[in-house]
Amino acid sequence: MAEHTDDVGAELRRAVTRLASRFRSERLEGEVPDAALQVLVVLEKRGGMSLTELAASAHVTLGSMSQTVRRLEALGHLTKSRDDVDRRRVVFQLTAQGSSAADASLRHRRDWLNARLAELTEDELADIARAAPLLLRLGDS
Amino acid sequence: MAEHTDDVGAELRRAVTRLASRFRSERLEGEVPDAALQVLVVLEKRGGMSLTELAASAHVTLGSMSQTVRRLEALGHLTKSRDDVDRRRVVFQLTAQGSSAADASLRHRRDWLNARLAELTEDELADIARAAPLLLRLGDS
DNA sequence: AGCATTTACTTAGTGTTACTAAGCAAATCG
DNA sequence: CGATTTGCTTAGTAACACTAAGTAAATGCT
Repeated sequence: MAEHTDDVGAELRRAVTRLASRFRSERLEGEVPDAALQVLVVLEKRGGMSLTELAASAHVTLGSMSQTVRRLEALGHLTKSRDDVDRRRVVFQLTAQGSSAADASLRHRRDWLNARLAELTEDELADIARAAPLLLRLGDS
Repeated sequence: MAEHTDDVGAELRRAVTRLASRFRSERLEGEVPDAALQVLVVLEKRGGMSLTELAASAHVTLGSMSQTVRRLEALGHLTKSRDDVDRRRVVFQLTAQGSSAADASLRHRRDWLNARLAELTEDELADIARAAPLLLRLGDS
């Protein structure tokens, strides 16, 4: 069993690292990078969010997230405002431009991945469908 | 089916991105980063390699790999020499220090991942074992 | 009310890594 | 022999992650 877990673990690490890198290399000219896109996506889903909330959702430090949103703001993809109730707090919100940039990027990424997944058999696809939530659990551990 | 692939794709992307980031955050003080470690690992497995070979195996440009190996050389983890047959070619080889650094790092990473995997059920582990090679295939597509 | 402490955020420095462009050296080809 | 190709290096750039240091605002305690 320990031997078996070893092999699975090594292969899993290799596969995940490689696939994550592959996702990144599919980025088109003009598209925002992954971390920035994830910010846009989560803002689209949840509306206005504070820096602390964004950093927590991305599992990065406040400093890192501050830099990311600064770049997105400079691109006009989001706005930043002070919370009226607690002036320490800033609230970031998606702009229309940011929303459409995110949608375009997501569509392109989805199409690429779906085309890859469509090359798999039904059984293979089912294997991946079963494994994905498990991988996410590992990632959140 | 298209709807189903969509959901699987989105979840897969999220899981892979998150898990890859999680792997990175498990790096200990003094350990080389992922890309550098992969160079050490592949040199350990295959002996001396040229810059072009290393870059190809990592799916990055020559420029990127040149920088990575430069840092590793500075750390004393590998040596660089000119090929006697073709003076354009450089050959990189692992040092004893690099080998032991890689082994220590791999052991730590393996232990962490194995501990995570050990928390899964037999069925879950089997699902991941079946999915890993598929993910690798996607990553190499 | 005033001060100490905590919370929320910003910024600069640093390291890593990926890409590109420009350039040098060596080998090959016609 | 010169043109072309191959192998590599380096600098510039962007992104992003961490840390440390600092400011501002809110909270809690006396």
